[in-house]
Amino acid sequence: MTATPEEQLQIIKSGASQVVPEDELFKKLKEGRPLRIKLGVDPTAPDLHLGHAVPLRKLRQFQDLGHTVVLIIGDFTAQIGDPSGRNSTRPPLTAEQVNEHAQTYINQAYRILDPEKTELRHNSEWLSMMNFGDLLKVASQFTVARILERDDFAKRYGEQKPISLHEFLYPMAQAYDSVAIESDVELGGTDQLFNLLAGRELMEKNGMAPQVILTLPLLEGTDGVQKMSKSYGNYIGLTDEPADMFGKIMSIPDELMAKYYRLATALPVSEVDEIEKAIVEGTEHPNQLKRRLGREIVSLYYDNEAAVQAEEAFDLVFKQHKIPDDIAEFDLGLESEVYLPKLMVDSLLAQSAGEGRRLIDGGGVKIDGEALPAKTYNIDASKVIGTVIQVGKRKFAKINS
RNA sequence: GGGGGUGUGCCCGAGUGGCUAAAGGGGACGGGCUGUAAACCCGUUGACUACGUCUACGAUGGUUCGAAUCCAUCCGCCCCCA
Repeated sequence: MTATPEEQLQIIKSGASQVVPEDELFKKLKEGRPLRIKLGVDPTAPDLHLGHAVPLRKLRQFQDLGHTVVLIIGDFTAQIGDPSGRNSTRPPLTAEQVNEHAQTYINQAYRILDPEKTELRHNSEWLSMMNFGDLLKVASQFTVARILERDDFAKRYGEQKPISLHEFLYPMAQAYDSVAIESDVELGGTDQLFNLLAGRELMEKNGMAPQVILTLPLLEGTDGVQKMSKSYGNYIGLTDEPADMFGKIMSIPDELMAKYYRLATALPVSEVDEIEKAIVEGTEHPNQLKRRLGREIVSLYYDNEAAVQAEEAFDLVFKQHKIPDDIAEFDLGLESEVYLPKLMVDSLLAQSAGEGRRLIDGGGVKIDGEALPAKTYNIDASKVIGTVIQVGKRKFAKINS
């Protein structure tokens, strides 16, 4: 692909939060050589979601423009536990966990990246070779005041929350990665700005051309408030079933649609611009746009057919209020009378019998589509065998004898 | 090393001997409305087949008829001084 530096810059900037400094990036693009684009990832979570996919998509754009991606698995730094964007210390991982996670990460990342154009590195390659003297030498190039400027450190410090010394050193480790691989550009979430800048500074201090920094917005999860994260339970996993994926996308707040289009789909920048315009001007029904968004994303990780089926399944359950085809089944056994709350726990519809009772009393439990009156806890086995118990709008279990 | 604080349910946060499974808020869940969006209204929110029993207020031990509340020791965290 031969795009002009101007065209490249436009694509690269799409969806980016900041490019620091932009003219430097433009200069690098004009050199006409493949740039080295760095992304460092901590293999902490074994399952990737759309939030993780944001920088990966951007990397993919770089690849399509002919640049080289250097993906750094932070196998060494994962054992520090970076607190970025969190208000508490992250538990460090063992070496085995790290390796396991890294492999899963790579497999999933390659669903987005082109492996041919990806240079895969582990930061233990250089970080584990450093001795204490080396460490001090690098550390001497930063000041405490400078590190303390980092937003979350400043916040934690202000709130009298603990900051461990090793966390303090984290930005330095990440910065050193940039020196080691001689990156031209480093990507990261906006919460990474500080660490990315540290890399810039360290490169400069070591007589290298400093990397350009490109930050990407954090993608909020399905709740529309918190950034997407497994621990907040608001994530859309790359390996989620098509129907699930579609359903979760439908549940995001409208305000997030444009952002999702830009950051989570592979649509050309010009098309995203048009969609964004349609959203702002209200020329299309939000529901239609959200459906399309769902289809786009599902077909990205599966295929078109899966996307269409996912949408159909969605309509079946939520528009026509029918019961979906493939639902979990549960074998009742040889009971004659059934204590429903317990059955709900066993079939994973409720977390405790108490919750089951509450759900029944609150009118949230249906058998074959019919809501149960409050206090119906004990019920004849014949009345549930072969039926589908539904809790709320989206939890189902088929009961077999 | 010295001094002073603080630790409550998913989170924040009241509560300083019985009326406390623990106010209030947030979040979450369920119902209504709807486009499984938002906003809004209602309800629920420790476990247990349950007008009762058990577990729970950093940990352990103690005082008391009775403790989240009092005492002792320990642990975590924070601040000030050195």
